[in-house]
Order: sequence, then C-alpha cells, then structure tokens
Amino acid sequence: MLRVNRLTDYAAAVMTCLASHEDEVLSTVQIAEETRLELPTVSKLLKSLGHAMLVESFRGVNGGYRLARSARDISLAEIVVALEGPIAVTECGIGAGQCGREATCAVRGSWQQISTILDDALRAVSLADMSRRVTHPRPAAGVR
Amino acid sequence: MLRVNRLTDYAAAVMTCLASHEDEVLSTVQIAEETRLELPTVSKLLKSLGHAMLVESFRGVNGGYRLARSARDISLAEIVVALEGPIAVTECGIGAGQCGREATCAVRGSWQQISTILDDALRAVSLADMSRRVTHPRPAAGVR
DNA sequence: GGCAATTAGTACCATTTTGGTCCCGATTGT
DNA sequence: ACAATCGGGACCAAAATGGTACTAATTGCC
Repeated sequence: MLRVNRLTDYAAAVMTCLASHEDEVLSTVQIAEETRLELPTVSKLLKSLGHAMLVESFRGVNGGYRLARSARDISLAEIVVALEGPIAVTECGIGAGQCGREATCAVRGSWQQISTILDDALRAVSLADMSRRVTHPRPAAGVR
Repeated sequence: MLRVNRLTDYAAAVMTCLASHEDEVLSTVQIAEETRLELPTVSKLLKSLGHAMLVESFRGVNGGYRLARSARDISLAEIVVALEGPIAVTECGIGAGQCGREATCAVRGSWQQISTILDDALRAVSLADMSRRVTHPRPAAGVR
C-alpha cells in the first residue's frame, strides 16, 4: 500500500494527455477517449484540477480544458495536492493537535522526514518529464 | 493524503517502544500502556510484526515480545511492508497486468520513480534512528 | 496436575473512504 | 433559440479501515 488514490493516478494521466496537446483546448469527451477513462470520472477530475488552477476551462460550444501553465512548470506534486491535499504520510504531519499522543510520540519526526523527501521527489517531476517518458520509455537512474 | 495507514503509524510506535527496552520481553499489556494504544489493537499489530519476523514472541506466563534483531538493523521500510505490503504508490507498481491501460500509460514510469525514492527513504531510517530522535528532538536537516 | 498468564488464529462488525454516476443550472458559439 | 459544454452538487454502492471478540494453544508456577 502507501498508495496514491486511483483518482490521482488518473489525474496524472489526464494532465499528461493535456500536455501532449499543449495550447489546444480539449473537451472532456476527447480527453476521456484518449485516456480511456470514464467520462464522468474525467469530468470530476478536471473540476478538481481547475480548482487547483492547473487547468483553464472554457465553457460553451467548443469549450474544454487546457493546461493553465507550461507543462514544464507543473509538477507531479501539484497534481497530488490538487486531488489529495497536503503531502504528509501521517495525519499528524498536517497540523498539530490531531493526535493526542503528540507529546510523547517518538516517531513523528521520522515520518515528517519521509514526507519531506516524498514532497521533494514529487516536486522534482514535471508534467513535461512525464510526457517525455512516453517517447523515451527508459528513464534515467536518479531524479534530482 | 498519500497516507500510511494509521495502523502502520501505530506499529512504528510499538516498535520504538520495544527498541527502548532492547533485549527485554514486554507483554502486550505493557506495550499498550506505554504507547497509550488500545490493547486489542496492539495485539493485532504485534501479530503482524511477528509474521514479518520483526519481533520474536514468547508464549505462556511471562511471555511477550522482543525485537527480533537489533534496532539498528530494522528499517522503517520493513515496518511499512509488514503492515501494508510492497511499497508502491500506484497499484500497477506492484506487478504487471493490473491496469489494462499499461501499454499506453504515460505516467507509470514516473510513479515508479517516486516509489523507488520513497522506498530508499524508508530504508534509510532505522528503528535506532527513530528512538534516538526521542531524546534529541531536533532532527538533522537531511537523511542519507 | 492444574491453574493462570499470555500469545495465535480467525471471524466479525461499524464506520469511513473511495470510486463512480447522475442531474440540473450556467455559459457560449452558431 | 438551440445545442454543446463546463460547474456544482447530491447521491450511492462497494471496499477498506480500524477496532473487537472469541476460542485454542503454549508455558511457567504452585
């Protein structure tokens, strides 16, 4: 486990799809077809991504969605945050006062360290990196 | 989000408790009191940790649990794996054939990269590190 | 030998989360 | 005016999660 929600995974696919059509406005239907995801699901995802200002929406006939910024300027971390909220592997990592055991808790610091590393890793991957990987399927060894 | 199960968090607390009594055999009751967790929950956790060979169990009167190895030789990754299974942020990261979209999936590689980094980070934290942090509450900046 | 302490295994249940669907109102190009 | 689209919710079924309970097996001690 230690999974990202399936919807977050889907969101990454949707964003990659948009990235591969940079500057075009794609309708939800087109995106659903291209990603092979269900239409209502894609619709829901795009709404969340819109709230997070990762995509721009255009209503009306010929409306649809487009990346709000260049694919190079959007990180995987932002997509995760848009769908799941702050990146923290434990609940107490978000804010104080959630746990009751805080004062005596020996493990919080370590979890926070893990969260930070994870956050860094997610921020280091841009949407452009993810799209690039499609055509160059053999990734380099390290990240940063 | 992107959380570890609460039980995994608890398991880390239980293991840290055992680490602070290295070589002693503690009963479930003692561990529950010290960690301030519910007895049945602690019991369940210790069973899982036993299956994963992270703790040794002793039945009968004066029985209980003890770390199976030195705290330095047990990593946070092992605790996570014991409770949650293989570390992979997406389902398709575990094995092939889970997803159907695999052939065309553009994002799998990036998720796997994240999983690897996360795994490394978890393996880099030992139980001894976690215990140490209790007495030295200000952690150093980086990990490795 | 028998009792009490203690873990092992398993089954079970309530609640929350998750993934997914649907509907209706608002906007806009033709 | 109409049709294509997005926006915002409400809603629901299924699964995961966290937690509990019960019984069997093991072991130390009197």
